[in-house]
Amino acid sequence: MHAMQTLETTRTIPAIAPRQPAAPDALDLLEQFGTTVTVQREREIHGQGDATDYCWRILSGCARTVKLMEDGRRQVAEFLFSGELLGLDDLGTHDFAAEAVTDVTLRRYPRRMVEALADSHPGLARRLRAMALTNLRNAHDRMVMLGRKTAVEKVASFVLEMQHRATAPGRKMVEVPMSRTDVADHLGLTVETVCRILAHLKREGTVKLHRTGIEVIDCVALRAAACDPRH
Amino acid sequence: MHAMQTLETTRTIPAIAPRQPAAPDALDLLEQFGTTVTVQREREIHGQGDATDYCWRILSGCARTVKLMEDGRRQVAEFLFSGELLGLDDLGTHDFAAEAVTDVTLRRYPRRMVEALADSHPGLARRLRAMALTNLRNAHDRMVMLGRKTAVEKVASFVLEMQHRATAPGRKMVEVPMSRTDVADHLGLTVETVCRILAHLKREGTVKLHRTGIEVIDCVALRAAACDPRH
DNA sequence: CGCAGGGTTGATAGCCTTCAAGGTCTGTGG
DNA sequence: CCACAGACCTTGAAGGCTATCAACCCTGCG
Repeated sequence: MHAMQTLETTRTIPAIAPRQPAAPDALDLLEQFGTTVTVQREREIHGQGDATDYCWRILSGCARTVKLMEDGRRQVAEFLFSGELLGLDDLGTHDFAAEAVTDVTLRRYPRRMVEALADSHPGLARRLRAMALTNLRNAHDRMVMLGRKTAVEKVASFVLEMQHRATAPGRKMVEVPMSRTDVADHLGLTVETVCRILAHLKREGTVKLHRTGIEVIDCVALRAAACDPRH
Repeated sequence: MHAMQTLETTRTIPAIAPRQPAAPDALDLLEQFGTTVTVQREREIHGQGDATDYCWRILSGCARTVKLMEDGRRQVAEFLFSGELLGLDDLGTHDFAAEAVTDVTLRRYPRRMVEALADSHPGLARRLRAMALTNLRNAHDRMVMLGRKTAVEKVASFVLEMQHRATAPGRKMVEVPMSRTDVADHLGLTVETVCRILAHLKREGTVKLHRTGIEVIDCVALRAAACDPRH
């Protein structure tokens, strides 16, 4: 039931942990308690039902959070990219698994330390609450997508979302590191449907498909297909 | 764009606000700043896009949170019952509307006060974070339901959830105050499909349908139909 | 070269929606 | 009290969207 934690740990001395000269942030309080770890692609970061002993910040790569039904049906709740946080979304035990989509490097923080710091630093507590609420807002948007959008709208929305979140700076192509199966399980569709719709968007001249990603040719058409005013 | 707040306010003097002799709770800190308001059925509690000036605790009745797409498609994110909190789920502006399903009485708290108290009371901050995370967990469960369950599984899951949340103590019948349309928009189905599946469950002898609710006859069969180990 | 895994495309089936019509309940007014 | 209107609920028939099943392609790798 409980999955092993298959981490290749690269311990760094906490006191001299590398600190990016980024904008000051309540989260920086955590930095000194962080450890850098790497997880190979398709390996688990944490399992469904694991104790919430740690949380993580993604330094590079792409991860996914996954819920499995007993008969094997799968739902990918979200994809996570560089800079995003993981594992704060829960109490006691994680109610979903987190897995590496690509090789991933993570900064890992002991959960107990997070709670302790939050109690003495209202700013951090507010920041953590805000993140939970942001996640909740995203979850609501996903509910609309899963419950009320057609397959074409789902796929178009997904491409647009990836365009905003995972386009390398200065490049036109949208990075799509995850498999078609992952996309399908994220959108509540089958692999075949995702393929067919991407092929359809390609025939229409809306996108071009490459092995490592998707190039958006006609952004207006894509937005129209997505039926999503947000992007 | 911004909807009117159609509240019939019944102001009570904050200092002598009625305090239930319930278990001590970090939320009790808020009580002295609360105001009791009532909202008639089908009226708005807050609109999509409204500023998050208040949050509410439901004292009686049933409410729903709703997201609308521009073409009118609707998603009911969740139903809320007596004792549950509403309006903490957001930052700056609400990203969904909240409406009264039945006549509702609410205890309303100024949002600014909540934030201020949270900063000085770590216990309350923790409580608020925990609630956000509980909501997030529920949202994830809903994603699995919307994305990966069949219509029968969705309806059966819904009945089971209502059984756990909205059965009057000592009574066998599950209260279902919301319309079939609401249920359909919650489950990502059409009204007709919801009706047909309830009729199907009735023919199988799994439930009995009444005007004000649903009576669960064969709980085992319902659980099997729901494909949901949680209930 | 053969193999394995993911991706793509085609044919068919089925679930759910759409469209349509009738039924039931509730509140209102004569 | 009864008739009526309107909203909601229910049921039926037909169609469309997406899943399922199957085959083939492509790429990377031993």
